[in-house]
Amino acid sequence: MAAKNKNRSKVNLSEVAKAAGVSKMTASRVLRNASGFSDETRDKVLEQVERLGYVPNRIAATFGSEQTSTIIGVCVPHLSSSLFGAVLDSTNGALAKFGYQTMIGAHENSPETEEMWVKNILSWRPAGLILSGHTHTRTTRELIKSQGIPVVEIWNLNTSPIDISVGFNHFDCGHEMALYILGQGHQRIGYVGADSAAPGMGALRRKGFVAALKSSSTDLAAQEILNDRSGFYAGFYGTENILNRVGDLDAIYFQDDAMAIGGIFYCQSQGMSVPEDIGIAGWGSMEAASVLPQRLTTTVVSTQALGKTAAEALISRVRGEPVNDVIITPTRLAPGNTI
Amino acid sequence: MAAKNKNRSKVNLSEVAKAAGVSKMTASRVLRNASGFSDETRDKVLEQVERLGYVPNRIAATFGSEQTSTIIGVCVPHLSSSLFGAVLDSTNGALAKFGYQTMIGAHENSPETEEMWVKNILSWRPAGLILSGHTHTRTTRELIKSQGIPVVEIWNLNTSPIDISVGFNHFDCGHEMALYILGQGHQRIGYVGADSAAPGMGALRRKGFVAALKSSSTDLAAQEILNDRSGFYAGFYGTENILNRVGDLDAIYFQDDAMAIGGIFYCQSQGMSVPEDIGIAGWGSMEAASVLPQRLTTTVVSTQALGKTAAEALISRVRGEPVNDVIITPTRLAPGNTI
DNA sequence: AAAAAGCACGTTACCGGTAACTCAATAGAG
DNA sequence: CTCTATTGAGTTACCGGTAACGTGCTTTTT
Repeated sequence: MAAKNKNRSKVNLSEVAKAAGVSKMTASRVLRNASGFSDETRDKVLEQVERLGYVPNRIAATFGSEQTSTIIGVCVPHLSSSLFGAVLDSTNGALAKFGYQTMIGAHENSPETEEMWVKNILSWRPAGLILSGHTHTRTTRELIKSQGIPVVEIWNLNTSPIDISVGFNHFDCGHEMALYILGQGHQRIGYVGADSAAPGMGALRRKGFVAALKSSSTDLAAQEILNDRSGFYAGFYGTENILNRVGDLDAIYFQDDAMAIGGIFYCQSQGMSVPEDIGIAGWGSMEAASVLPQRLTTTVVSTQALGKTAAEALISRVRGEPVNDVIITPTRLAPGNTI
Repeated sequence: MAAKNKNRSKVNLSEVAKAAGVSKMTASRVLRNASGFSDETRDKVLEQVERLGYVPNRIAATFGSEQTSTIIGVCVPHLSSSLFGAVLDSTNGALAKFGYQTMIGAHENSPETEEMWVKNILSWRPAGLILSGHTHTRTTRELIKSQGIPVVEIWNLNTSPIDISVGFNHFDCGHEMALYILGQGHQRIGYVGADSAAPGMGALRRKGFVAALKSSSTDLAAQEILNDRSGFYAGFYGTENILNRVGDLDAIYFQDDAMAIGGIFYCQSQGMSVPEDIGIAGWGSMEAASVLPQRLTTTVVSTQALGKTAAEALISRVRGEPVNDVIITPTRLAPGNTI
């Protein structure tokens, strides 16, 4: 019973095979459920596996035949993020269901950090990668291409992906919302965002938004893009900033729901009522919005669907099955009563 | 230029070594920065690494000498959770800094799911594991012990951990909050929680809360524990339920801040004012609380500190350095104006 | 100046599986 | 009844590193 660490269950396939009275190869076949063994043999092997407490060694298996790697690398901006947390959860769930292991990374919106992660992860000989966004360094692209490894870029719609892209059409989201806000009679419209260091995340929605305004001969009256992570507080603070600069806004489009909710609270704290004094719209269907006294006008998205679709597309590619290179995850403008 | 997948950069250490005019072993030493080579030799090797685009193979390295494994398995209830997302983020960050790779899992509060994950992850011969909670199946414990692998159990304080425990003292959090609420003059106090299928998560706070009430000759007036994931909406809905059953509560202790915020919104929707009509307290210092018009009375915790501490303790153990078996992550009751 | 120690490498032997091949026994086809 | 698949195995070679040890050569010690 001595807790001899030396004794680290070193039972391997050979010992299992010997105990079962078969060859190592036959035991291997049984455990992989490959064909070429009788029911009787299978029972003998599995009995010994159980008795000896054999724990398979996937490191050795992957080493021995690299094409059987079941490691998938997934890199997102942050692991603590309601949007990407949900992506990660559904991605990991879908991958696990197919027998793949997820190795994670957080690039914190820095392509250089992502590059370091990619270098690292490639040394694990993964079967595939999932990256977020399509802002990568040249080295990152070259590394991935030179390894000839399947990659899914998620989050943004990307019409010329490295390999596969699964994303939202952020431009259209912004475009649609602008037309909606204009249609509700607003004229002096501002934009509040964050992550200014990370032009990828909300920037396309802002672009679509501005473009739609332009097409209706309206300009963005003001914008405030914080050099900070998105969140409730960033929305609160950003709204304070923009309204102090430009007092006569009658609507604000926020980078996402978290910021929009922060904005609503700022307005309330100043005695402004929404939507009478100012209209507010977000993006992303955050759970918090469901408990607000008002229904937030936002774009409903399914980050779960995104993650699951990305995982499934990657697995199909890994298996050599046909896959669409560009997959759009649907979004829907959900009118509430904050505009 | 044909995208021959066959051509998957198969340059290995031998080729690098040959190109540099040294032996494989010398090249290996250079790349691991082990001693036993001259500056001149190092430059020659690194030059060829660069020129040939050599990508190290950690699968082979781990296979060749298992004690150099740099895989750490981390299993939490959900990847999409503001509390555990932050834990994961800080854990992963700390591990990455020391050159370890995180393999994740989500057990969804099911010990059986955790067991499946453990079986799987052990086949990757990780250097260590981080589990959340201390509700594990017998098989899980046996597997871990038989592998003699370092393990850190996080989240709950655990005085007899499998190996190392890093956690909050949830019992004391609840105990302290009860005394505080009583001290503010409340008498008819309820509790609203969720995850009823997962007795581990909030149950200890509830126990401490009830124990403190008892010691002041007060009983919990009512409780509502939803069979659902914690969140804003669960708090909203749970509050509706408990107040419909027991109308005269003058304070509610919630499992966490997300639920407390949901509760505040429910009260507002019913025209009740907080804290005049009903007092509300939460746990966990959620960011959303910072934008509420009122400061939520809650227990401030640092999930970042928890994750970082856990990662560092695990690495110390892996390296054979001395570590405390039980580490308490501090918490602090932060009075607001919702009680 | 001889012995001991240090340094910069090279050699050898694995680690634990799996692909590819071989082979004997049996079943089915003609 | 012979000849050809099929089935259920075993054999061999190899994946790409690293630990442990061996070997000259140079430096230091006494």
